[in-house]
Amino acid sequence: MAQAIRLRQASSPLKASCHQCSLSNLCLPLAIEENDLDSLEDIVQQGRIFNRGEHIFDQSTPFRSCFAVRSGSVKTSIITEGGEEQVTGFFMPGELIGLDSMSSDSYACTAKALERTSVCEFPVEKLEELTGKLPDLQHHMYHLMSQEIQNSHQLAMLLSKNTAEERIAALLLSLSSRFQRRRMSGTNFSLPMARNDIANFLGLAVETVSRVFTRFQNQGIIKARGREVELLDVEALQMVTREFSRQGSQ
Amino acid sequence: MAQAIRLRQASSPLKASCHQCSLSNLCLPLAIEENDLDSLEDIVQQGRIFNRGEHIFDQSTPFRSCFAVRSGSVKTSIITEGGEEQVTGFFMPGELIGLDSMSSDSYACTAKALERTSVCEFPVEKLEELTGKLPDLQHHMYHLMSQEIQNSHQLAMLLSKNTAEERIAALLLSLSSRFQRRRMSGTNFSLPMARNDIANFLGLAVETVSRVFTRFQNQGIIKARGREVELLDVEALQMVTREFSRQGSQ
DNA sequence: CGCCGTTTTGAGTGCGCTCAATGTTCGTGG
DNA sequence: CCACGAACATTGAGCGCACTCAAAACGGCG
Repeated sequence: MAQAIRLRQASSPLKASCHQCSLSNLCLPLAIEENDLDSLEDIVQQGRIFNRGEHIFDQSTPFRSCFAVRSGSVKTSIITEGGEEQVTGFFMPGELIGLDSMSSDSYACTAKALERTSVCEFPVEKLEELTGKLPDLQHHMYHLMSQEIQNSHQLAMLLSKNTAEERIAALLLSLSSRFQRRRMSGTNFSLPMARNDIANFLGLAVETVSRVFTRFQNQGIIKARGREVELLDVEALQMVTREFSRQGSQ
Repeated sequence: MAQAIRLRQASSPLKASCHQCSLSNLCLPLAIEENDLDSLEDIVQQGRIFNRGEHIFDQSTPFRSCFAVRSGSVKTSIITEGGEEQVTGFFMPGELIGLDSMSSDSYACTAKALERTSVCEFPVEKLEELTGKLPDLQHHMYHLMSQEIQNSHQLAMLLSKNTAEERIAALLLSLSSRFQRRRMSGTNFSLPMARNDIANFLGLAVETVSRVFTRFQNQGIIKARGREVELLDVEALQMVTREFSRQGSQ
């Protein structure tokens, strides 16, 4: 069924729309010459839709494609032998999923839509073939993968050295800047993920996340009701994230 | 001075030695056809030596090259604004350093030799050029970077969910398998890094690392005197790392 | 309305941190 | 060759942050 949809869209006028995509300054087209965009569009399968909770791909199934988020949001997680889940990332529109799977024949994690989500699919074989021909695209892939390593190192750092408040402040600021990049409000947004996912991602208990949210609220730093969040004092949040480094340097 | 050495070696018989390198099954040559090895050797600068404590590159200096460890070992770390250090990885012979810097113009971390260390240097411009021509090499680069992302995710997982004992057991087993890969003893080796580095890497206090080492020793799982380590009961160590998942699944 | 999943709030405990002191290893110079 | 100091490692005592366990409040949906 998904195939049928894909085929129909591949031959529809929708196909060649990286040109008009509002995310082309974040996504793969970023580094590409105008006239090379067509070759990228030839390999991409656009506009696949997933409902909340649906899996875009599953850990340990054959690795075929990377996916760029067009709208909505995605959570990636690893399931351990013991059945425990570890959330490895949240992906917003313009961001590329699946880079951690390029070292094996099967997906290294599971990607699940947090809300109604549209993605573009890049079959990895064709993508590799294309990056071999377009040095700028290859460079961009290296760039993205390297960025992913850095992000993960940042996360490891957050997890190993920072308090619950610092971790949550950092996440809120990260989300804020990612919303802003899309020309959306950086101070007033709706969290796509549940408290549980935040807790898992940040290595905390759900209860701790909840407590920190209310603490921030009592301090007048944020206003939160459910998933609706308003950052009232961004500077204060930044202070929180740097609190640790301050103590360390004194 | 380093340049002079490099130049001399580049024109010496030492130059073309990826062929004979005992690590070629771990390093970049891995995925390359025999006759393509020459092009790789054309760009690599082999045999640069660093003494214990010397920096191979420094965070925030211009990013020029990736480095493969030939012998010895390397520690990479990030220095935060506050001056705090976060160890992001340990690199053993055959492993590639600098992949996390390919998204920017400057190194994302500092690489320091933990002992007398020899590295091969791959200027990134030439490397990118070459991977554009050799699909297998490009694939291998994707593979390595993806692996690096996965490693970092593993680390994040360890840091967010596991106890001190589990983290240290995991590190010991990781080192063990990496020694074994080089046909060295997997049960009897010498730690290249100080307790301090282990603690920092694993998000623990030095004292905790020390305590866990003695605890393991009292349990007869390992024998440790200073940096000399002997794994007496590998299965027990594996049990420790899985302990968490077990509880989770029950 | 009543149910279920999610979020919040409360009470008590424990792991790993901090602070402090002692022990060990190693390089350096007397 | 040994004495000395600096860096590294170990051990102990006490404390605090975040976890666990438990229960109540909220919100969405049939």
